[in-house]
Amino acid sequence: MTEVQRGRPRSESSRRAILEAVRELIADVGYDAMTFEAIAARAGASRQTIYRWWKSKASVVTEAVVEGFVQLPLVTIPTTGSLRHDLKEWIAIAPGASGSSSEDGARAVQVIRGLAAAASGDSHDAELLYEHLTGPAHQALVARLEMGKTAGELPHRSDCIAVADALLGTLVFQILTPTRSEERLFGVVDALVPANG
Amino acid sequence: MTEVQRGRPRSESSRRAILEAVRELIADVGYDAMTFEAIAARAGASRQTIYRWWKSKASVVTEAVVEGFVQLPLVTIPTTGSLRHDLKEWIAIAPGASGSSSEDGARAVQVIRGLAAAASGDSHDAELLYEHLTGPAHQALVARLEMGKTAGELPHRSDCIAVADALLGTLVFQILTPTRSEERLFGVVDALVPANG
DNA sequence: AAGTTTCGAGACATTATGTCTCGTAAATAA
DNA sequence: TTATTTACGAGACATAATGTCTCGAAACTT
Repeated sequence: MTEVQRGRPRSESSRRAILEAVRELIADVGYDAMTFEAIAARAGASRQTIYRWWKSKASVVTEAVVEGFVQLPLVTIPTTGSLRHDLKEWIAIAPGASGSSSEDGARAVQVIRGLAAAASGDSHDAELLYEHLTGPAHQALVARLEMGKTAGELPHRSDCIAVADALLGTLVFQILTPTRSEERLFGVVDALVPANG
Repeated sequence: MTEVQRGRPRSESSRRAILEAVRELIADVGYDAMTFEAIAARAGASRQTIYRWWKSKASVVTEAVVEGFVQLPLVTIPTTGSLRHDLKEWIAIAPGASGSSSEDGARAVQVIRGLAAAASGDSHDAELLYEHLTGPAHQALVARLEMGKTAGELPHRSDCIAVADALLGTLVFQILTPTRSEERLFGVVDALVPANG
């Protein structure tokens, strides 16, 4: 199956340096301004080396995400209070929220928008991107919702996956949108999680 | 206030031709491939004429949207059956749904992704874009939800705006995402609209 | 030692951007 | 009418990024 490699092997340090450069640049200058030249320059690599292993900017970004160089701070959901309260805490912590540091928040928002831009091109990359980025957050949400269901805060017939879809979808949409409003997101939580239980 | 114009007035036909070209190109080739040169060529105008009146590609696209040259087919919501049923019909008709023509659907999806890309740049353009694109759809949703509330299909304490936020946000997120699944969107409807009423 | 493949560096043609000039067209002002 | 002012299409121009190519050196296999 796997042919024995002949000749000089691929440089792992160069590969790592390129993915590191992507991680830094997508936060510093954004996706559009992150050119192949800029990546190569920051990584101390040659442009040709990038072209040799990746076919597009989106594919480099995708690998940086899949390899864990780029991550989103969405996976941590509190379990300290009621389901409603914890979900609202989660929203307040989310990138772009007025509560979080405007510095980090703005960078995270730029990353998310950049990843959305990368995903809008190739559909294969898009699948991997969303799987590795929103996947963990989605799983964490489902887990927290199941906890709430066990505690009787959610009807036992509720579809936790659907509720997680709605929460995550609305949140990301509002991050991509300039109309980000915590209050309206709180309203979505209230609409999805009954007051009585 | 308004000074009397001296010299040759701005050509309205040229302006319209440019916005028409944007409408065609954003569906034909997408946002990225829609260059200033391509717009000028299709509009039969000079590149300089575009640069004279718009400062960026996003601003041309924004004006095309604001002036109604580019529209989304999301505003029509059936009122023929139950609230749940009608909302699912609406989702099935939405762009990118497997039910709609794959030809038109793919074009509409490309338009939406292009507009998201345009909005990711300037925040002022983004505000106008989302206001004119999702605004009407949002209003139509709220209206349909209010109808359902009157009919007792929605608790009278429900926040129709929040429910509309969740529905539209989830839908657009799934359009931007390769994981578009009607079934999961139907689950979101079920989670937001109680079975009993 | 010979052969193979990658490396960084950079040349090269192509394409899009944004600014500029040119001659012409269409309006107002004298 | 004539001069002035502004917009127009066309295209030149410098800049920047893309993607392909070549080069000599490095690293590994046989």
